[in-house]
Amino acid sequence: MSEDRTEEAPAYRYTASLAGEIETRWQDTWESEGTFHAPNPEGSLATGAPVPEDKLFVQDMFPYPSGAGLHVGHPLGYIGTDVFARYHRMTGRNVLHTLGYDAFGLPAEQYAAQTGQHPRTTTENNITTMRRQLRQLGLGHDPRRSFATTDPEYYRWTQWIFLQIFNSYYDTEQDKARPIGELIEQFERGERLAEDGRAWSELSATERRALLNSYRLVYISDAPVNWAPGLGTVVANEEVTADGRSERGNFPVFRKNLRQWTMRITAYADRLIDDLALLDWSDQVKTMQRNWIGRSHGSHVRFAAGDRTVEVFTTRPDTIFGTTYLVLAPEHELVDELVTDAWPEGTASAWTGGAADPRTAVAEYRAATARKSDLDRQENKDKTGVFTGSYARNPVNGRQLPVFVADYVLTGYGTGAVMGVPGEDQRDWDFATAFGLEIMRTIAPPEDFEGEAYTGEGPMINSANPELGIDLDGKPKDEAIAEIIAWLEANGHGNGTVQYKLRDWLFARQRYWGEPFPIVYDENDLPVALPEDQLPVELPEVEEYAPRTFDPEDADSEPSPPLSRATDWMYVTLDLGDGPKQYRRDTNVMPNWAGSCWYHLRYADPVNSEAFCDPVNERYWLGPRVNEHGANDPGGVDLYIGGMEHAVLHLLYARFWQKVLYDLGHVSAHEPYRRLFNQGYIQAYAYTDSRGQYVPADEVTESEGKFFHNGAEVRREYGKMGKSLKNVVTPDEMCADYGADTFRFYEMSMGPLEASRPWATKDVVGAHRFLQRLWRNVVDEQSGKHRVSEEPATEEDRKALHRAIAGVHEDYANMRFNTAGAKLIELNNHITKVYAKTESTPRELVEPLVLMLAPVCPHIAEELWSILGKDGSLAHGPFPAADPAYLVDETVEYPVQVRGKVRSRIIVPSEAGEDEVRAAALADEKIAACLDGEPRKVIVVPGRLVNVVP
RNA sequence: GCCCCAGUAGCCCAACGGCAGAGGCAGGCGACUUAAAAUCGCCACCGGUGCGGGUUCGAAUCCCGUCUGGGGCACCA
Repeated sequence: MSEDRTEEAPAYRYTASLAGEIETRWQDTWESEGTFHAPNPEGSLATGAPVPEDKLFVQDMFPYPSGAGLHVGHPLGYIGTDVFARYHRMTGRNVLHTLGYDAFGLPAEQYAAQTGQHPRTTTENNITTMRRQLRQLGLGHDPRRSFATTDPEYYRWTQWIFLQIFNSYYDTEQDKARPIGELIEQFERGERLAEDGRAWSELSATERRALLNSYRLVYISDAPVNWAPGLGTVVANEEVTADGRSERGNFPVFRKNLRQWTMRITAYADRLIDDLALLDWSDQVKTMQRNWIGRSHGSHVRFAAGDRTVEVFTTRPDTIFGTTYLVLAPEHELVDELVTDAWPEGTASAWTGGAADPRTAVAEYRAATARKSDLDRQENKDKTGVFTGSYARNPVNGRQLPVFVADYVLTGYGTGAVMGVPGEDQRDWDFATAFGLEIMRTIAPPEDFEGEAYTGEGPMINSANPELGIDLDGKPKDEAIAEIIAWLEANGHGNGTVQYKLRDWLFARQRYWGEPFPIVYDENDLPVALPEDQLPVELPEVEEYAPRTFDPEDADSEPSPPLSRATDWMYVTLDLGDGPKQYRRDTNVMPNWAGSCWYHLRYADPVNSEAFCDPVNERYWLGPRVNEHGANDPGGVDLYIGGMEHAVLHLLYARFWQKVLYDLGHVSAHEPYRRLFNQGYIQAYAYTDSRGQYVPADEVTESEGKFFHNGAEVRREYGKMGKSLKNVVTPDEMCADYGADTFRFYEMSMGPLEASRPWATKDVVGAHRFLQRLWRNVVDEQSGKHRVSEEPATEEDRKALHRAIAGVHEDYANMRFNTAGAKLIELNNHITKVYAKTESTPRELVEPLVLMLAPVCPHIAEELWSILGKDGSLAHGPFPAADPAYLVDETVEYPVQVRGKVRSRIIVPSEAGEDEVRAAALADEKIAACLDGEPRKVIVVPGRLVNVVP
């Protein structure tokens, strides 16, 4: 397509090579002029002049600088935000738009482990490549605000935020995080006691520290975590797929008790759910977050089992009369205490697991469960379990309930124990059926109900015990739940409660390429926060970048982080207030998500060395704006664009950190992203031959609906773009063949930004032809001078122009870039039709067209603007305004329908009233012909149509 | 199994409940050319909006059911 017929083409035809020349030149100009520098109200990015009150903060999701380079799908969102940002900048707003790099992570480390090249080198090379690829697209970013999470000046503040979290606790009374110092004061004043009831003054210094550590928002716990031996690190719950493997690398994951940093995100569970209501996000993402947090209201119920008590969690305490057994998770701590030495008389053989006594049966069952991977537990939903030999007593009816151990009860949720209510829970029904347990209904199903467990609504039955003063019979569900909870609480058998699926966030990784913890350990092995002036804690040089990895199935292996082998770095002598002492550094690094939790804040104040973000700058760019967004505005980035894949992880973590910083008074916004927009993906066709091998997609030809490669038919599939699928198209190719403006226009015109669609290189030429025609309407291809006259445009021209202006305005503002593009083509087609064959085009048509084109195709627009004799850039406007006088016509054509079908058309003056329109319609001969006397009804929609009902 | 989203011309896609077609690709005809490509101009095909019902004067649009495709969740008591 990059045609070598330059000798024939006129010297100033808009070809790919001319586009390339124009584009490079304007990119250089923008850079040297600082065209996209957005002033801050405070600090070194302030200009001294007051900043406009009207601002816009647009942000793209942080890219990871991959070594593979970009394909045409990657910049879709970046171009979308750029068009939006440029449009608003032209209307006079102060627009913050930039792009940084989320550069810590596994690929650079794995590459380092293979080649010995330092991850920093790999990362920096990749960033350089990506910057070059993006620069040629002409994105209007403020380069001063770009950074990488791997910059020590950036992760210094990531560590600083970690320390803020470390030095806080969650006050459940005030429902906010507070500085740990305020907790100390409460202990000192005696307002709080240690868990064992001792006063602060009775505790040793070490005990005091341990006590405080148990309150911190980030704490070290010795709890079951997800250990992936094949990856050599632990991972967060969120990073484990449904089939029990690591999202990264797809390795098996095992539960293992390890000492690990954990963030108390669960303290924020309610606020993270409730504040979703304040956000302009899609319901889909909100629902995913709600489901992930998984709040369910229910109650704890305590069942006496001998001298022990089994506490269960249930969302259906109303069904308690239907309980016929209890189940504990295999890992439950009470199992050892409840298991008996011999089977009770008459124990069914199905309950024994074939063992001679309960102790053996439980031990064997537990061992079998431990051997099962999560995948096995997942796939095999047959109910298994064994009887412990013990019975518990149902407090509402005194019934004896056999206590089982079964792996369908999960240890991490609720109390790890459930009451078996087969009548109203299908899982319990399945278990009861498998073990021959009694099934009793306590809710009457409808007469025609043919299922097993009945989980629907209905009147309660079999649920009264007059002696205890309980009578739920006949009552609806909500009433029954409220009543039984009140009874349980009054009688000490339980209490209403709320459960969450969300668990605390495992925050340490045994890797190299991540942020080190700003923590050292003293001789008591207790963590000590480093003072702020010792930040950043930089990564040491090491011999081996990779952690030790193990056989992916070796569940008994232990993590061995790379930093633990940097012994010179690990042991330090510091004076932290009580004289020089030796300390040991923490050898974990933070997970990948840390850096992306707060980058929006750093964008707002990127070079501040005194603070992570000056409060004045934070308030200006991110603060709540009640006047624009209403009284409940939480603040945050005005528009955040990215893919759906971060719906839970990144967006939940970032919201959590934002709320902590808000509670501690560091920021004025309590949500990071006011508006979230999920873009679609550009996908591509791939082709396989008869052996199932991929063939290069650009060599495939189509004929009569079939596809051929070298004469042989190939099979088409639809999906991702990727090297292995041999269907990658790069922005570099598109820029070389057509220019960046053509590429940008095409990407935006393919469809709405939120839709996924297939890439079609052959369609790109349409966008190129449009720009070529437009160029020719403005520029003489022979001389390169403009061919614009000062002659006035016609009435008809002006109508076309102002209709376009009005439509394009609205389309840009609502991110309908595809229809904005269509309207520009339409206007240009009109101009071409009227003026292409004449000497010149009226300036009053050309200038607005060029300005309206600028957000999508900024380089050609700048060039045309300058050829038209304008000084400077059009990046800051003006943007044309539509004159309403040209939006109305003198006459209107009304289609006239009879019974909803168009039968005729009439033309009436646009100011004609309904009656006149009606009369004109009925007078039309074609309509009169359809009518048999007076019509029953005539509907006149002003400006639209007439519908006659005979 | 459950929950979202989407189905309009050969393809990508437009249409406040009001004329199904804005725009692009592909296609046809013509101009330029020795010719082809590229460029330019013109043209229109064909679909009654996945399917079946309903509401309405009027439905691509709203409601119910159903099919297909894409995404998410999945023993969470």
